[in-house]
This record gives sequence, C-alpha cells and structure tokens, in this order.
Amino acid sequence: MAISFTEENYLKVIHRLSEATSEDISTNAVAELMQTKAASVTDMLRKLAEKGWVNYQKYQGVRLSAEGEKIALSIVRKHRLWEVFLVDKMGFNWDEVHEIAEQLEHIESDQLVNKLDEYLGFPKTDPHGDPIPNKDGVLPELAYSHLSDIKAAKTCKLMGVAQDSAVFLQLLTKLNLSLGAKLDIQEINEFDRSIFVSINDAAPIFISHEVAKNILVKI
Amino acid sequence: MAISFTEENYLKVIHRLSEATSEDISTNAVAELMQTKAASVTDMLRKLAEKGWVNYQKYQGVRLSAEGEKIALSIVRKHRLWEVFLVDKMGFNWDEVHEIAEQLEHIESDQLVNKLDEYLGFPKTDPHGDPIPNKDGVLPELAYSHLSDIKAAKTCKLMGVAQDSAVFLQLLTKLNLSLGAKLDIQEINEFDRSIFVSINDAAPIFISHEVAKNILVKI
DNA sequence: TTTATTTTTTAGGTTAATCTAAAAATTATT
DNA sequence: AATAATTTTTAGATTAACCTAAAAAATAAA
Ligand SMILES: [Mn+2]
Ligand SMILES: [Mn+2]
Ligand SMILES: [Mn+2]
Ligand SMILES: [Mn+2]
Repeated sequence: MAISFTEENYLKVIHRLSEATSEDISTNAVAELMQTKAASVTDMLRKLAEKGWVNYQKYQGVRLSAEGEKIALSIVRKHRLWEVFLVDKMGFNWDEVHEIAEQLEHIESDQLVNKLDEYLGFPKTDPHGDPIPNKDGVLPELAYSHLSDIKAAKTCKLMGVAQDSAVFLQLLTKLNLSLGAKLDIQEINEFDRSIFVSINDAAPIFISHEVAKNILVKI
Repeated sequence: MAISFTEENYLKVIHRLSEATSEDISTNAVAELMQTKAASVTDMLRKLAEKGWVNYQKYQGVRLSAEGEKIALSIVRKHRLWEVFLVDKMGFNWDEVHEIAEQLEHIESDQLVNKLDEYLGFPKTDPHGDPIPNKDGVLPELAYSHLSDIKAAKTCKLMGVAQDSAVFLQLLTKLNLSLGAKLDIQEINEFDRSIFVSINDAAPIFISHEVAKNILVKI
C-alpha cells in the first residue's frame, strides 16, 4: 500500500512518543510534535487505522501496530544512516544534519539503504549516539544514563544526546563536548542541580541541569 | 518563494523540451512527459507564470523565464550528481539509478549539493554521459553526434546515451556497450539503416537504427 | 474560405492534508 | 455527585494537484 511523506512522519512521531512510555499516545502529543492541530491529527489517525498501521479507538489514544512499527523503524533507520553519511562522508557537523536527514529519510529504495549501510561500515549509532535499526528493524539496546540522573561524583563517557536541535548541539561543541568525551564529575550542586565537571581532563566547568538532562553517558 | 516537488518536475520537463527546440513548448508536450492531462497542465502553467518561473500566454505555449531556467538547471545538477554518487560510490549499474535520482533531485540543501560535487571530484558528466551544470548553472557544452547520423565507415567513441530507460541501458550492457567503448563502423545498411560495427575490437555485430539513434559518439 | 480536426482552455468535481469553531466526551475539582 | 476544565472529535472550509466533459480557439483540409 502506498504511503505518503506525511503518513511516514506521523508514524515516526508516534513511534518516538511510544519509546518514552508504555501508555497509549494522545492526540495532543502527536499534534505538538507534528506541529499541527489536534483536529488534523484525529483525521490522520482514522486514516492510519484504516490502513492497519495503528490501533486507534476514538478518545482512547493510539499505538503502532506491528506493521506500523516496522515502517517507523525503517524510516528511523534511513534517517540515522543518512546522518552518518552526512557527517562521515560529506563533512557536516553534527548540528547540521538533522534537517537534511528529515528529507532523505523519505527516499524509497531498500537497495540504496542497504548499500549505504554497507558503505558506511554498518554503523551501530548515528552522530548523536542514537542506535541504528538493522535491516530487520532490530535496534541495538544501548543502556545509557542521563547525566542529570547521576547522583555522585564519578567518571563517565559521553555516548549520546537526547535532542537533535542545532542550538543545543552547538552549545555542546562550544563546551568541547562531543561523542566519546570523558567526563569527571567533581560535584553536583543541590541548589540549581548544576554539575561541576572536568571534560577530557581540562579544568572543570559548570553544566546546567537543563543541559545535563539531554546528555547520555555510560558509567 | 516555496516550491513543491510537482512544480520542480514541471520546470524540469519544460527545460528538457526546450533543449530540443527554440519554439515555445506546447501544453500537450508537457502533459505527455508529465504523464498527466492537458487540463492539469494548463492549471499548472498559470500557476508557474504567476510565480514568475515561466512566460505563458494561453494558446501560445510556454517558455522558462530566466529564474525558471535557473531552478530547472539546479534540479538537473542534483539529479546528475546523485546518479554519479549512486554508480561511483554505491555500486549501482547505470540502468538502476534514474528512478532513485528522480527522488533525490528534490532534496533541498545547497551545501549538500556542493559538498557532494566535491566528494565526487567535480564530475563533468553523469553515468549516461549527460553534462552536469556547475554551481552557477553553466552546462559544459559537449558536441556529440548521434550514431545514427554518421554516414560513412569510421571509428568513434561512445560518449553518452539519449535515453535513461532501464530496458535500453540493459540492452547496451548486453551488447558490451558502455561509456568510452570504441566503435569501428564497418558498414551502414541502406535497407534498415542498421549498422555493422565492431565494439572494442571484437567481432562486428549489427546494431539497429533504433538503438543507434540513442547512442551519442565523439568522432 | 468554409468546414473539419486537433489543441487548449474552462467548468465543475475529487482527494489529501490542513485549518477554525463548535460539539461531545473525558478527566479533574469542588 | 455535580460542576468545571481539558481533551478530543465533528462540521464545514481551504488549498494543491489532479480528473472528465464540454466549450473555445487554433490549425489543417477540402
Ligand atoms: Mn536527526
Ligand atoms: Mn540523530
Ligand atoms: Mn536520469
Ligand atoms: Mn542521467
């Protein structure tokens, strides 16, 4: 069955919201991420249910069906592989690739995706540390912690970010924070939950709780 | 001003038709290449004229404006660069890339196109021998002849094809005809205009006029 | 130079994806 | 349990891109 870019984007958004919770996804939550109105979402959910890609009962919220999940994962796979391509092969910075990948993720050719995967050396993660589903839609499980959840001074390694926005990524770059960076947590301040941390053995600096929430680390 | 995929495809088609003639382009000609109906074309031409991308007076046919020409060339540039990428980097055959490039040509990022161009080594032609417009929309002039127009036995080199269709390209591959092939024309048969030709010094074979019409050579 | 044929445009509809405003259902608060 | 607030759905429009059928204009043929 033919699928439109818009339908693909809806499935991707429902998938993203579903990763954070086991509850059904609300119309409003979808509307916010899709940057559209709830009324439009209701229309689309009816259509997606019709096509068998989501389970939806009015007023009850929505979940992806098995088939919908498969489609969503294939879009995520394409998005992340293209991001790797843009950074590794085209020389873009990690804060410049998300918007372009939003377009490239809709290119339809299984052959191309698999050749691209091979060309890139079957990467496990994208430039933001997010896992890349394999050909069969299986996501490698990466058990990372949010830097903001760490309770005591210890050493950890920056493995990913929880946000792709350019402003956030540019701030990290300014702080000399990139994938693989070594973080020696010196102190966690109770007052504003800021973290005093040494990055790659440099003199320690303060990182706000807001930033720490969006940094994923391996302990 | 925002442009849709459909509008881009119309401009590309008008551009393609304009290369073959200096006359205005007819509604029907556009309809045929766009695989749509003349009535739909009329609607679109009005809209494109409105946006300043074509000059159009009803019943008089259509031509690209300077701005329309610029847009069309940028799409052609993207199409052909992506085709080079697919063949040179992804390992596709020349008969497999056109459809995928039809999608990729709509990806919007000047930065990406220019980085891709550099990554590919600033190619002058695509995998079918078609010239690639540079950053400023300038097309390298390649003065090739149609094999079918050659009148006497002589030696020439295959430089391009006048058609991107998979069936045609696959036939050429079967005949051992690829870009750069050396053609020693032995004889031109008056009866069916077939050509008896040796390819890369192999035993000569017959090539139909229909095939010869779509082969571009340098003498 | 009429008449016939072909081409192009207009008129009126359809579908996908969106919107605003109003109604209905659900959830939260007295 | 009744009322208030919030969420979600429906109703009715809009826009882009398409369609068919009919009318109008241009071109070709008699
Ligand atoms: Mn991204
Ligand atoms: Mn990413
Ligand atoms: Mn092509
Ligand atoms: Mn080509």
